Amino acid sequence: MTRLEEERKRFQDFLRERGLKLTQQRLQILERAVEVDEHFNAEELFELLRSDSHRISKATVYRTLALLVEADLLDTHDFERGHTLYERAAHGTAHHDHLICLGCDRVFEFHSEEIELLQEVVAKRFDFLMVNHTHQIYGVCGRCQRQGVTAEQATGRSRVRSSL
Amino acid sequence: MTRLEEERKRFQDFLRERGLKLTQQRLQILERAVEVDEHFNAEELFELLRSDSHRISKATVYRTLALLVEADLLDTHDFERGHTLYERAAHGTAHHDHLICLGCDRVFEFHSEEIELLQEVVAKRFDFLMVNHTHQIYGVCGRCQRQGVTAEQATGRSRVRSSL
DNA sequence: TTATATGCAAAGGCTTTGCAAATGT
DNA sequence: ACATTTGCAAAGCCTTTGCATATAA
Repeated sequence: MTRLEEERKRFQDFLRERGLKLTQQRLQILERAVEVDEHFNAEELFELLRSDSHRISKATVYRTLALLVEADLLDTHDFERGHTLYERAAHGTAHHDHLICLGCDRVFEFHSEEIELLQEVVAKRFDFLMVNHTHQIYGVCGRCQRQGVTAEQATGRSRVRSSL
Repeated sequence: MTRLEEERKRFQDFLRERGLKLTQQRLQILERAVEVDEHFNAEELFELLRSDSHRISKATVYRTLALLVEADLLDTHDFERGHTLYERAAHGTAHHDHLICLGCDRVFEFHSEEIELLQEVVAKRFDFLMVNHTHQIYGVCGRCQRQGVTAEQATGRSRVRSSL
């Protein structure tokens, strides 16, 4: 079974379980969302669907994205101010976090097993049952550094403001 | 010099440097913002100021919060969907990250020097110049666990959706 | 005096919602 | 047949902005 087939099945099962319907729109949205291989927002997905000449309303896109997140087929992030970003959920695949370049807005994925473990240690120290986490490192990528972007310039563009 | 005096001075210097004015409103907003010892949003600060019978418009609160962030007197976070949270900046104090309880919404601060160092390692691996970062661990606090809140229930309430 | 700030209300950007018509089961 | 969905436009929410008036320097 290909990954897409698995995702389609997962969505079907999810909908059936809840007595919801598998509509054309929902299927088209799932397939397009899962095909994008970077982060996207609702508006972008809506445009992609239109350019595929699918006539789906923005409201339906929003409603379906929420379902896909509930079905664990998409993850959400809030890197950019003002709107939610989505990405295909990584089933079985290792969890990853993000490095975000303040110069060019590119997003890179990283995974550090040591950090993952240390988070468990922190949770234990606080008597917390860890459910999930988000971890973003903001900075300047190599390319932008070479193009002369400095940390100071970048700091001004960071949407996060926290003393390090 | 008390902490508040330092903050007042920092704000004054910041404004002077930029040729901006130290108005009554700005001073009142600074003093109230810095006095709250948890995270707050613009609306909450606005209400606090009103209850102090200060007549300050919401627009001025937003405008001044932006200045306070620029002056490094406040940090911003985006734990909650839909609005920005502010907190007094930790000058000199160690940087901290957050544990957020999905049961009761309380926010706890943690600091892990090991994680801080590992982030540098990650940044280096990607040829990144790290500017800052955010790191939130979502879970169920001890108190909520004892009151029967399970990870599953909590997952449904998480505003972050990322496979671990 | 004069550039900057304030307050108000209106506008913005993203997302959600109410409702009649359409559709999956 | 019937409950669920869709599309549309309107409304919601947080935040920003334009403009006339007020105020700090």
